[in-house]
Amino acid sequence: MCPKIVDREAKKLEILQAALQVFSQKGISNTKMIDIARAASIGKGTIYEYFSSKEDIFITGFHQFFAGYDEMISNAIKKQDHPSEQLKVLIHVSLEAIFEEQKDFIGILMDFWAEGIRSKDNSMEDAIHLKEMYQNYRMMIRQIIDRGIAQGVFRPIDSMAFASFLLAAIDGLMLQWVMEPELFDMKQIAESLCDGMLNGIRN
Amino acid sequence: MCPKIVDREAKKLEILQAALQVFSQKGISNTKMIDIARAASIGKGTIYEYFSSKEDIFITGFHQFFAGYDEMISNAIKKQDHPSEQLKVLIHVSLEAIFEEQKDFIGILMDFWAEGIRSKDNSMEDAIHLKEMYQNYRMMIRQIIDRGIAQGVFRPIDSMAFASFLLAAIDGLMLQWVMEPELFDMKQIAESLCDGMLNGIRN
DNA sequence: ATATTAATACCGACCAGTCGGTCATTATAA
DNA sequence: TTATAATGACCGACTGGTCGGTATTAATAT
Repeated sequence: MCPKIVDREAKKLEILQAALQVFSQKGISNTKMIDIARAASIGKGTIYEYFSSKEDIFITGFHQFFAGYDEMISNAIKKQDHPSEQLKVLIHVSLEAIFEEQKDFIGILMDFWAEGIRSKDNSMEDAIHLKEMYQNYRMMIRQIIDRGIAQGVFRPIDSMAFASFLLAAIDGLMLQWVMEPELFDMKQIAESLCDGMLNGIRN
Repeated sequence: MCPKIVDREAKKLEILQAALQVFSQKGISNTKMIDIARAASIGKGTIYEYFSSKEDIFITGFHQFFAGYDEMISNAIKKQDHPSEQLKVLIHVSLEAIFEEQKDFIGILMDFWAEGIRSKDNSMEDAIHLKEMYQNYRMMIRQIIDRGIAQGVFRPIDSMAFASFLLAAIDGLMLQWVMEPELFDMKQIAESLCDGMLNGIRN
């Protein structure tokens, strides 16, 4: 029988979610295995039935986190046709999805960034490709822009630089928002960002 | 005689620099006291003659790091008179000073951010005020903008939101640059950011 | 000058606590 | 009964911080 496979995967996911939860609160290197176990309401040893090590949890979590993000964004974009609209949903989804669904998890982003940046001189180099991920994001944006330029809706700007700026703004805004959630409303700020960015490049 | 005080301070600074160096390479919680000692070419015990704990080093380093940054920026701004120019130097100094002088230390920024964000539920709450620091940065930018608006050189925009965007862009660009330094030239990208931002608000 | 004393800087072996990971045992399911 | 899953006591490697002792420099006395 194979309900087991389902169960195993489900439980693995459960542990992962618990781990991400704890990671976000305490930081990854301040998180102890026992913390994860308790958060998942299981024994410490059980974790090792599903993950080979703490690093394994970290890397799996890392990928799950960004894969979900990726999918959410590219799905949202696919639903749109007009480059302007695509840019809009990209901004809105980036800022609001995290805001709404996973606000607890943003704390981890920082660790992921920190680890990802440092993984150059690190054993995790092969498992983490933050650089490549950002290249993908930039490419995604770039393609939207280039299509817009080709269609004549955008001015012929440097699409690569624009992509960097947009990505930078999104990351930076998330950062500020985590520090001070009451500072601005995510929906509003996303709207402003859309306006500003689109105004700057519209033909 | 009192050369001692000078020496002590100098040595404390030396240790601090060594610590920051190691922090940036390995991350703060992966840094061992012995690493710092070796980097400073002293015995481990000696560190405790100058700092009370690892956390003490971290907090002192944190403040030194940002105090230097603050001073550099506000000095550069004071030298300018025109709001447009002030904004320009703010952007250039923010992006390039770190780029030129302390590129090794950017890795720490991530830890500082991570710790700062998490210090809410943390014993370091009293020692780290990342939120307040960002409020100050925003205020600094805001005052430039408001003066520009009053003088009629800028359109009457929402100066607070603009400050958030600018800060976000700067942080985000640094982030991307750390991941992939060859992606863009800091001087150029700073210039582009200036153009874009100023074009967006010039009257 | 030189000896003596005092004060300070420096050191690394050591200690006590911690934590990732293991494994013998127990509970559960088939 | 047997196979599988779950568990937490246990282990050993590791590390922040301590402490007794040594080296170095300064102050004082002779």
